[in-house]
Amino acid sequence: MIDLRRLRTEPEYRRGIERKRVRPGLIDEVLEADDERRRLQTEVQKLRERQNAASKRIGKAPPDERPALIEAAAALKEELAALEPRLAEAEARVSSLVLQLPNPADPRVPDGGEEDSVVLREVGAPTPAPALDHATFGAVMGFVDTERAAEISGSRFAYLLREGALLELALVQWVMSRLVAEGFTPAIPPVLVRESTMEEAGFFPTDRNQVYEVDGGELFLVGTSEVPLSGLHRRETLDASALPLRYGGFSTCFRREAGTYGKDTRGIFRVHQFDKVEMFSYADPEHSWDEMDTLLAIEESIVGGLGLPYRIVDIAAGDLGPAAARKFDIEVWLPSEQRYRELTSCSNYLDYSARRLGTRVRDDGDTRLVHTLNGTACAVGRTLLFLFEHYQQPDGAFVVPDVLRPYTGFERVEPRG
RNA sequence: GGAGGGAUGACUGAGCGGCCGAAAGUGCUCGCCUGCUAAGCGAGUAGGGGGUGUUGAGCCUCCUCGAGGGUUCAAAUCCCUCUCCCUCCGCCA
Repeated sequence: MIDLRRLRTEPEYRRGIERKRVRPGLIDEVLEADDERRRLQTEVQKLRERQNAASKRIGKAPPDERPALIEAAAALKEELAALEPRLAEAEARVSSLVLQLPNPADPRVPDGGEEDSVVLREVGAPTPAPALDHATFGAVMGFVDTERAAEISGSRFAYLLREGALLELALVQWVMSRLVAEGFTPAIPPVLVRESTMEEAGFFPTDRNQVYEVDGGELFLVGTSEVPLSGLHRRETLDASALPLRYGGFSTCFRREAGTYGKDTRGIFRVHQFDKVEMFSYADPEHSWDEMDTLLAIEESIVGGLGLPYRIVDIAAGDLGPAAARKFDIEVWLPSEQRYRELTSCSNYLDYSARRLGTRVRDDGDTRLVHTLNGTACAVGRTLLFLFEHYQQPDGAFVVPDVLRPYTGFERVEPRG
């Protein structure tokens, strides 16, 4: 949720929202509704002030004077009762409108949409296409079975089998141990959450159609462990000395992928269910941009540690999503497609999420909203598929990346099929 | 699933419908005292919104005692719903 006060007073703040391509007029609607709300609020508060004073007087008055005072106070009560519903209405209007406003883009963020994102740097060089693309290779080697998964669950599901399953576990182990070494608290959160949790995490109402509903709408399957991790300190005031507070969450992620018919239908590039290790940081507002650099550096060291060629993209304002003030994606070279595809993503939400969650920092008696950040440490399935192409040998074998060998127990899988 | 008990400030823990945003203690901050430390003495110490002012001094006010409704001139205190926690019974990993 945005800061209404800043929206009223800072042109730069408003500009950042406009750059996200919100519906023209929405900002003015919000401001008008907010004016109305504050006007009514002042009125109601003045009435309450009089009523509070009247009630106090009754308490102190001798019994014989009370009936007259009570009658007068009752009149005030009626006046209030007439006005309060109007205030409630105005408040409801403001909050439903304000939830539609995205977090302003940071001034450094490039203007425009998807095509306008800026490549910050490239590491490693593009490679030629392998004999088999990731989907074919995974199937031939028996690492992935999407056909049988389709029979029992539908399209966009997969079995990971044999070394494919072991590679997944190895990746998780390796990445988690990296995070622990960096001071992250390892976390395996619930993947079913309440509606209110989805709202506070900022995924509802915007992304509701991407989420699976369970138990008659009581619970929802998370699309990322960011959701339960962001709720971990709701309504809490953290001590500034404890920041940054970093969590490395491992969970299965569930996504409906509505509106992606026909896109990325091969293999496990885009599936309804996958496992992911996610980094989530609570940072001091003063240092959250440094924290973002830290998260990005960790992501790079993981992708780089696997020997994958990649580039870093500074996502343009129109493509940031509602919550991020700035976002860097790491795109990895996918040889079979001869182009870079997104593997990880790292965002600074500033106080946008914390405002709704009520998570604050206390620093010398001063309390402020924390900043929250998240970054993908490892989207396991998608990482595997990049490995299938980059570690496929000319003879059709698969070689395990060095860093994973301590966790797999094997170094090479001979050709099959 | 059945039966009870509970939720109060950073923490522990009082609280008769009005004198309670809230006793007391702990912790923390400042000051005094004191070779050092500890102890002692004094003072201060919740959050959020709005207005005004300044620009991060202040002043006024509203809201908040798990959440949301209700009763009342007045609710931490009474009633209802929900959430969570604890104990017991049953059931099941």
